Amino acid sequence: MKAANSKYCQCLYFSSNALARKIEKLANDSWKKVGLTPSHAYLLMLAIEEPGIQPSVLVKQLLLTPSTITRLIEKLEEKKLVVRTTEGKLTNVYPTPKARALLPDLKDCLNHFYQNYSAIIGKEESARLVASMNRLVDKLPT
Amino acid sequence: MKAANSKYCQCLYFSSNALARKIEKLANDSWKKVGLTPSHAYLLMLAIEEPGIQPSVLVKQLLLTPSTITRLIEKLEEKKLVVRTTEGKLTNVYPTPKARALLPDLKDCLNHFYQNYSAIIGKEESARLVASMNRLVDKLPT
DNA sequence: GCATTTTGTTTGTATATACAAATATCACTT
DNA sequence: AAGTGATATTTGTATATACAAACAAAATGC
Repeated sequence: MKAANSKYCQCLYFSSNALARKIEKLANDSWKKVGLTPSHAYLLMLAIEEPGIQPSVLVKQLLLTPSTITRLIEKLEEKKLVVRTTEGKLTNVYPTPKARALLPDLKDCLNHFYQNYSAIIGKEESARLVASMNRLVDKLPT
Repeated sequence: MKAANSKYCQCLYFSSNALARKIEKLANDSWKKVGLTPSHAYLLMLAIEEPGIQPSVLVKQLLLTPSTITRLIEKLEEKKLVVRTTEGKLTNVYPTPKARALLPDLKDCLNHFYQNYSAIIGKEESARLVASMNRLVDKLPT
């Protein structure tokens, strides 16, 4: 059924969740090549760009909760893509050489994903939509 | 951090998920009064409006997978808000009197949620955003 | 300098959702 | 009428995320 025909299509909860689920599926496909979920991949790319990045910074960048960030890092550690060091109450996350070697593939996935959804909905419309969604995210309480 | 400052703020995956998570939180608050999550509440309202509604119809209305619909119904059954009857391969979902008695409260929650986010982002902007999100949902593959 | 509060991170637990497979029923074709 | 494919639903399992609490370390106030 088209969202426009759903009983609750005018509800922001319904629309935003339906959209996020569909986009997530699309993104999962794009990142399947590197065997990561989009969230793991984004976190990893941040760690590669800024080695030693701290969970608290990742929380702010990815707009996820601290516990979720910890869980994401754990999984990347299992996959030998990052290592964690602790000094005092702070933790630093460093990419491994394996992760650095993966960077081109990660960028390919990002690009593939972008090309994919751009082809479906158009670059202008998606850019506009992303902009209004971000504006809304910023207005909503944390 | 503002979404606009995040490294991946221009990515549809990031924006749509961040938005959905924040909206979900807002919605959870609104529906806390009836002790249901928004998904359960929407399903229940559909069952009240159309007694005997089948899971396959709920799948199309809510844009969720069949297994998720089954799980949502199970929980509503535990809470004695719906009953399921099976004839052949079809299942019918009926609201209980308890659910019918709850309907005004459900509508209050829906309204509370709407007022809540409208106050934050404005009725026009939210309406526009919902419209473009729905358009996108319809364009994306199932 | 000690007590209290704040901050950063992790852990235990819960939940919503999905995928894949199982199951059961129905429809259709010959 | 029997077999085959399609459809509806459920079940087993996995996963991403969150909340609340625990914990450790740092900062602050007196």
